[in-house]
Order: sequence, then C-alpha cells, then structure tokens
Amino acid sequence: MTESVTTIRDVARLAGFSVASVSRVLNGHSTVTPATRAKVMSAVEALGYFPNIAARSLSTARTHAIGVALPDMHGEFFSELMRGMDRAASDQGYLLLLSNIHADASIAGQVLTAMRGRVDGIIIMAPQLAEGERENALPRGLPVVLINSPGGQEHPSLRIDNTGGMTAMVAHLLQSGRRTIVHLSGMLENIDAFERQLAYRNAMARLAPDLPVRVLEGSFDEASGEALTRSLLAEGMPVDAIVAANDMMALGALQTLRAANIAVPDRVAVAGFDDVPLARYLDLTTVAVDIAGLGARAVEILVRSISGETAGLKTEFCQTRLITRATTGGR
Amino acid sequence: MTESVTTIRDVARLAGFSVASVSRVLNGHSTVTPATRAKVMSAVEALGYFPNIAARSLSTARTHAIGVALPDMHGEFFSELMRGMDRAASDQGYLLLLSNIHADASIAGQVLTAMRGRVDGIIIMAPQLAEGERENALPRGLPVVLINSPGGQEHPSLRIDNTGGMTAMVAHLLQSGRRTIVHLSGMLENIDAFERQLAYRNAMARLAPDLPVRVLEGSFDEASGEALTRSLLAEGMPVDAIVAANDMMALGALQTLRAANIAVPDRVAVAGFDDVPLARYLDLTTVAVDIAGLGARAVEILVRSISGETAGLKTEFCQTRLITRATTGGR
DNA sequence: TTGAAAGCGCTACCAC
DNA sequence: GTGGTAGCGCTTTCAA
Repeated sequence: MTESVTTIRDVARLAGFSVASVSRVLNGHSTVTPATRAKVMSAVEALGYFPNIAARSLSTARTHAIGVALPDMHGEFFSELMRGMDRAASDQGYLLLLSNIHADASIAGQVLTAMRGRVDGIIIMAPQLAEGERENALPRGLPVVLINSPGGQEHPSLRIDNTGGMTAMVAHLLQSGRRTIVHLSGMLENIDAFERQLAYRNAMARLAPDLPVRVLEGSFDEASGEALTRSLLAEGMPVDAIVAANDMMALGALQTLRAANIAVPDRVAVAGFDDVPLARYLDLTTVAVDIAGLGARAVEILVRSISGETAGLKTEFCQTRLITRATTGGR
Repeated sequence: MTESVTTIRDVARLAGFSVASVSRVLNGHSTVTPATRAKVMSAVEALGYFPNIAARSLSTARTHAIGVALPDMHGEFFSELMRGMDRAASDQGYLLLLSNIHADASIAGQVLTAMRGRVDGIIIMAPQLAEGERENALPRGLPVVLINSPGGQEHPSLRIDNTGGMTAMVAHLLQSGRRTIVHLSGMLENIDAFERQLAYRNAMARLAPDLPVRVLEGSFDEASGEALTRSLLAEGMPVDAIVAANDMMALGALQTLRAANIAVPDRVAVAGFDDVPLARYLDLTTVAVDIAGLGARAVEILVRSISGETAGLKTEFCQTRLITRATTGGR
C-alpha cells in the first residue's frame, strides 16, 4: 500500500523545522515560538496534513475512544441513551465505539475483546449478564462504567432509580383509591424488572399492608402485556389497577382491555414505566427517566476515570419522575 | 506509562520462535508448520496475549472500523438502523464508530475529520446537508456510502423506495373506492418528503388521471398534520382520503378528525408512512420500511468498497411494504 | 518453513 | 526553544 499520504515529516521539511517541533505545535505544547508555530501551521495548511491516529495511539497508548456495549435494545430508550453519550463524548473529545452484546456471555466476551486496544474505557449495560460472566468478559485493566447492571463493587455504576419511581407510582394509585393493584413484571433475571417488582412489593407492604399483592411475571414487551392481561380477564379481572414494568407492557394491557370493553381508567387503571413517546400519545400514566442524562453521566464518569481520577466506585441513581395521565385518572 | 502488557515479542520468546512466525500464526498465514502453530498458540494462551490494535493498524493501514455519521434522530428509526448496521458489521468483523452530525455543516466537518484514521470507511446519512457541503466535509480518499442523502454520483447511495411505497398506497386507496385523495406532505426540501409527494402526483396521474390532485405542504410532525386537516375541515372536508407523508402527520389528522366527529374510515380514509409502533396501535394503514435491512445493506456495500471492489456507484432502493389496516378499511 | 530487520507515523525524552 | 532519535508493537519483505 504505497498510499503517499503526507506525514509529519513532510510538514517538518516544508516548515523548515524538525518533526519534534511540528509535533509540539500540533499538540499545543507551550514551549514553541509563535513564529515557529505559525510556520508549522501554514505548512500543515498547505499540505492538508492530518495526523495518523493509529500512530499517535501507538505512541501515547490512548485512543480517545470509548467502547459502548449495549444489549439488543429497541426504540426510544436506545436512541436517548446514545444521544446523551454522544453529546458528552464529543464535548470531551471522545468518539463512541458501539457494539451490541447479546444475551450469550461468550459472544459478549468476543465483542468486548474486539474493543481492546481500540478504546480507553468501556461503558457497559448488561442487565442480562451475571456479574461473574460480565467481569470475565471484560478486558482487564480498562476503566469501566456500569449502567443498569448487577453488582457494582468493581466499577462505578449507574442505575435507574426503579425503587423511587415504582414507590411513587404505587402511592399514586393508592391515593387515587385503587385497592387491588397487580404488577405485570418483566423477566426477573433482568435487574430493572427485578427491582421494579421488589419496589412494588415493598411499597404495597409499607403503604397498604392489608391490600393484596400480586405479581405476574412476563417479559418487557407488548405481547407479554397482552397475554398477562388476558389471563386476568379470564379470571374475571379481579383488579382495579395494573402497573406494568414498562410502557410496552402497559400498552399491551391497554389494548387487551379496550378489546374487552373494560373502561380505563374507570374500571381499571393502567400505568407503565419509562415514558416512551407512545405513552404521551396514549395518555398513559408512567414514570419518566432521564435516559440521555444517564448516558451523558456515564461518559463523564468514565472519562474522569480514564484521566486517572480513581474517585469513587459508588453507585449513582438516575432520578425518576412520576407522570400522571389519563389512564390512572378519575374513578 | 510502563504498563508492561505482553507483546508479540514475549510470545515469540516463550514459544521459541521469531516475532515473524508469531505474527504469521496470528494472522492465519498458511506457511507455518502445525507444530509451530501449536507452540505459538500455547504461548499466546499462557501469556494471555492480545495483539495491540493500534500497532496493527499502523502497520496495515486498516482499522476494521466503520464510521457512522447520522443526524440527530429519535426513536425507532435510529435504533433499527443501528441494529442492522451492527449486525452486518459484526458479521464482517467490523466495529462501528458512531457520531451524530448536527445540521451545522462545519460541525459535521469536525466530526467527520475526527474519524480520519480511525475508520476504513464512512456511512453517512445527511438529508439536511447539501451535496456540496457534505462532500466538502467528508475526508478524501475514504470509501463512503450514502443513506437517504442528496446526490449520489460520487458514492454508492441507499434510499428508501418512497416511490414504490407511495404508489402502492395510492393504488390501494383508489381500489378501495376513494376518489378525492389529498396528500399532506412534509417540507419539500427534505428529500423523502419531496419524493413521496412526487410519487403521489405521478401515481394519481397514471392510475386516475381524471381525479383531482391536491398537495398540502407541512412538516413531518403531528402538529402539522393537525393544522392541515383543520384547514380541510374549514373547507367542509371535501375529500374522502388523506395520505400523510409520515405516520406522525397521519396521527395529527386522525386526532383532528376524531375531534370533529368525522368517521374514519367510513367518511375519510387516513394513511401514513413509516410504520412506527404507534401506527400499529392506532390501526393506521401505512408503508413499512425495512430500516434494519437498509443499515445492514449499507455496511455490506461499504465493506465491499473497502475491500477494493469498485463495483457500482449506483443508487439502491430499500423496499417498502404496504400495510393496510383499519383507517383505510371498509367504506 | 523460519528469522532478521526495515519500516508504519507519531510522541517524548534528552541534549544542545 | 529546538533537534535528534529511540521506541510504541506489529506486519511484511527478503534471505537463509
């Protein structure tokens, strides 16, 4: 490959200085005469020179890239998270190297391995991976920030405040007079699903110890919400409120109820979690999460960690906000 | 930074061979004795060696990464596109380097510049950037694939088959007996909006030359759909079908019609474009686009181009599929 | 089949 | 301040 691209040497030659000086100018070192700087820069300009990143990385052992490993996600959650990360990363002069990690731990390992040497740190969201599997798959010696993942003793960790959100939701339902509140949960291996479910139980136990507690386990999608709601229907719908573990499940519930001509919210209240755009259109009561903010924060922490600040390995919680809409409205 | 990571030299020493042989083994060159290979591999194993990517890149002038530059996108479209790209990229042994490019051309230039040397090629979607601006911002000498972007003489280009989708839609409406079909278009500077609008006109002219043609220009959002529909309402709703340029506009139309107590689809049929999740929920007739497939295809073409196949600079169209639902149902 | 060595382009240390 | 230069870790001729 004799791609004769201009190198730092060409610039040095044209400017009449050494490569060392050119390098200094390019990296903003202060020990350079303004005159030198000017000459070098004009040579750079004239040649249309651009530094070779790989060479620089080899020299500095820095890539200025951040690896982002996420599960197979859909829709708004994914795009919001990426938006937040991208914004923070550009601000800090980092690029994002993205890859999906599927449920399979060994594949996740391959993906993470492929990032070795390409990134200065990794942000990983692996709610489906056990702590041990994850730690095993992660390249050693690279700063890591966890998002919504189990464990968190080894790395800084960001989590959605599922407990706060779900507690507020249960309180809201109770306050609006609901007595038989059922929770449609996601798969409980998923940490968010687990926490929301736990928070539901705890909130019920604390706020309304005499009322029945019931959890129907499903998965984080619309079809699951439909199926679980149909099963309630088969029982004669012995509840007056359905709190789903996320908005998609709530959507499934709404559809099933509508098809069965059960009035929402008059007969049954329905609530979700996440506040996807859909929720607003459907006037669905839900819990909003600042996903973009969470992504940005993850980048911030990681960059700090890359820069050597071994500050704290503590877990931070991304605040949530109860949004009450029509589906839990009147009664 | 004396991070004493094991290098190829350590492996060579332990295996009792030269670095050249280790390199050959690692790169699967055939001219190595099985015995040699075995010894090298066990040394690799023993040391937990992993090649330094930057060094390899410097040597080979290959990064095995693809740059992806997208506008600030929301929701399903973004995540689907990324999913498709990620899948294809992993399959081909590439990683994705992602960055948003905002409307500002100079910022877009910076982003693209930052990718130089980090990627072997770029996939760019810049419907908002003029062809000249884009070409100016793009690093020279790097393979590029365009998605939904103006121009396309310089690079292979992928586009949504707006024409096919809209034509099928118009045909469907005509077949179901609609006679006065109005099109709510997006801003016609947007290439998709323009094409859909043009396809509507052409399809009407070809399939029903005697029927009236009418385009109301708006923008790709719900509020615009509402506003345009209200203006039709003010005229006494002189149409029996509304084809919006996307689902959000159709949603706006639906809401306005519902508020005005105009029966859908009995009195007026409504259709959208994109098949966002909302469309399914609202039972909205629309045109589905295989976004993930489009992303995967873009990667395929780019990788081929990186590999030196200077095949065709032609534009490919991502197929669409008419999805008929209740909003254009009976009559 | 294997090894020695010349780069790849850049940074940073050490002299001057 | 500036220049020379030794690596950074790898791939790939060219010889043996």
